[in-house]
Amino acid sequence: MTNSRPTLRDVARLAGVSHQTVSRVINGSQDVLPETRALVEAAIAEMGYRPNAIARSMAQGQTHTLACISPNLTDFTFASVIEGAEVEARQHGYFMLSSSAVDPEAFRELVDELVGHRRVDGLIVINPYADQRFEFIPKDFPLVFVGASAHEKNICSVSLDDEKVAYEATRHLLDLGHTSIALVTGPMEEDCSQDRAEGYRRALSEAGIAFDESMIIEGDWTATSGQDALLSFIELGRVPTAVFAQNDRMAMGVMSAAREAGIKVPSQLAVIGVDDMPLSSYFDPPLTTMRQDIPRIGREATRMLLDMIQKKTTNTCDLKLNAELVVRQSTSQKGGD
Amino acid sequence: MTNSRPTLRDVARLAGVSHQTVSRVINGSQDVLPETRALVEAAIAEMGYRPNAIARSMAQGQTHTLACISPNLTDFTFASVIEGAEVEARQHGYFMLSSSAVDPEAFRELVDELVGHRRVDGLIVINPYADQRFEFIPKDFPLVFVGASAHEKNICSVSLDDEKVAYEATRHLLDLGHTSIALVTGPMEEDCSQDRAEGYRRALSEAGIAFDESMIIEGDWTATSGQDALLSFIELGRVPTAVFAQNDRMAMGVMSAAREAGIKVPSQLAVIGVDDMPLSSYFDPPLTTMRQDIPRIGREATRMLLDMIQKKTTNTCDLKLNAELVVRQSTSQKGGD
DNA sequence: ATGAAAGCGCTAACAA
DNA sequence: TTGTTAGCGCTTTCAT
Repeated sequence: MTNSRPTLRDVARLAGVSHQTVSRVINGSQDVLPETRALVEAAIAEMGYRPNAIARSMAQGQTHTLACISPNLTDFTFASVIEGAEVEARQHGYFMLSSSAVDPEAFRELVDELVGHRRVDGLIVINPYADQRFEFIPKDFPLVFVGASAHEKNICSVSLDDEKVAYEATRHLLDLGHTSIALVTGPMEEDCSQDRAEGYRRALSEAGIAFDESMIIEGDWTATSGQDALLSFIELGRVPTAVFAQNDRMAMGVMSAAREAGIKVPSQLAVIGVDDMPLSSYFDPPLTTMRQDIPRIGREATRMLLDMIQKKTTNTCDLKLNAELVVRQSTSQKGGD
Repeated sequence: MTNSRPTLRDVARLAGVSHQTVSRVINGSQDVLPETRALVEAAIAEMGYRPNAIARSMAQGQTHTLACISPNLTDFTFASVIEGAEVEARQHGYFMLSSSAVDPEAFRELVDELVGHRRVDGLIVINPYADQRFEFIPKDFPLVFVGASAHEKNICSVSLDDEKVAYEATRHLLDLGHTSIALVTGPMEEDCSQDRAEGYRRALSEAGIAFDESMIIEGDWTATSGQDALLSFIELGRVPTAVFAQNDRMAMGVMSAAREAGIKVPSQLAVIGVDDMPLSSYFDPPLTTMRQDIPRIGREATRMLLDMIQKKTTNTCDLKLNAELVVRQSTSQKGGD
């Protein structure tokens, strides 16, 4: 009948001490005589004892688990955030439960299971304003937003400084002499699409270029939507000399459509994206883009969350990270400048 | 003092029944009078009671959580497996804890935390033979491998039928009349690279083509390694007329290098990959590839794992999925054939 | 159909 | 420094 795993008490019995002493040993308490400790450790080793994390969670009232909810787990941007967040969590002894919620209803259920049932100690929500899911976001629970700063002013967030990044991307095209610059956005219900559009507008306006609403086409982050966007411009007979796509995948779609239409990039059409995903330098031509450090976004989010959980700090903060212009041949014949 | 959450007993008290009856209600037991049930449900609603998942795990001795360990979470292939696995798990009321382990030591620690400390009920390991990590894989624990079938013959697995897929990819090139076909592999310590090389060899041998070791170059799945591979062939002055790259990213690298070297794809060099990742149809030229249903791999793995956990079945099984040839312009001028 | 008793494996608080 | 006594919030017997 030695089939079930040994418990704290089994170890205590073997070592001839109280179970509490064993608890002290496994928790690294100083109040244990070296000889007692040795005795206990020997018993632990002999029985192959491993503490039960669930029982510990139960007694402590905390799970040492965090959750990260994302629209999906495969999108390179999301996956990078999650990986960064997971690594940081593990470094602090926490686990990360990452889940995808495709729509508000799935999100609601997930939050109920995770937060309502006390399965986790804190929550990271990627793209909280992607749809109506923000209605189901728990207040009064350790929470960090990723990808958009909170509308309510007591929730922490980490995101790209979208307005600034878009401004700089547009600025790059302006500096190259372009005046006919189109914009392909992400879904406009997402804050980051709005903010990037804002940066684009500011750059144009500062350059004294009249703003033309028809130069903006809404995409959905996919390459296909980028392709469609350029096709629309072609159909309308209003092909710009430059395109700022709000992410690299759409930029790739734009370039692909240009190729099929016989439009040369960059000589007839300059293209810039955002992200610098791993394949961007292998596009044809290699893509100029605003490189962001996405894993860092995840790391910072986890750090904030653990701060809230452990130090009980409630300092609201909205961290905005920058991106770096990486010039490649999609905006420059030589790839230099 | 109404600050802490209500428990089962609080609800019981309010409803005027025993806590056990409340337990029966939240667990959907039939042995409760409708009127009693109504009473209890009213109390639950009034107090906003939600059962505590940790306490439940504690009492039941199971966590309703699975883990998936992958070399990383960002690689499109891995992320797709994880997403498929996570969705399937949730459909069965389980959660998925996905973690990355970059090396065997990290893997060992992770397994100890997850399995040793009983944090999860079952484990999925992606690419178990990526390095020496297989030494630390727990026996006698619900376990499924993804990406390679188990060397020991009592572990379940789900993977692509690598040998067959590679055979078919090579076959496609042969059918186009190629006889000088190079192979760019993944890391050769991974089973899937070996198996894909095997399928390549079989196709060549069946076609009566002498096998030439120098036509095989080992890559590491990155686009850069595909690029380097083609550059090597060029340097050696032995440029093939076709390349089978063991994944799409390396195929992209090959095409990128070809472009820079002035080698036309597909007229001077045909290229085929494996995966059909979202961007493959936007490559220049669009990439011919063996499309696999990666999320399904994750779903099947989870299903197997839950079978082992719930039905206690121990039927070993190695599920091998097929891939589908998708012909695009990287092997065919017209994209038709 | 309902309730009472016991315990899951641990930590917390207090006592010795 | 060590042990004792109580739980954490639930499920699982076993009575009734």
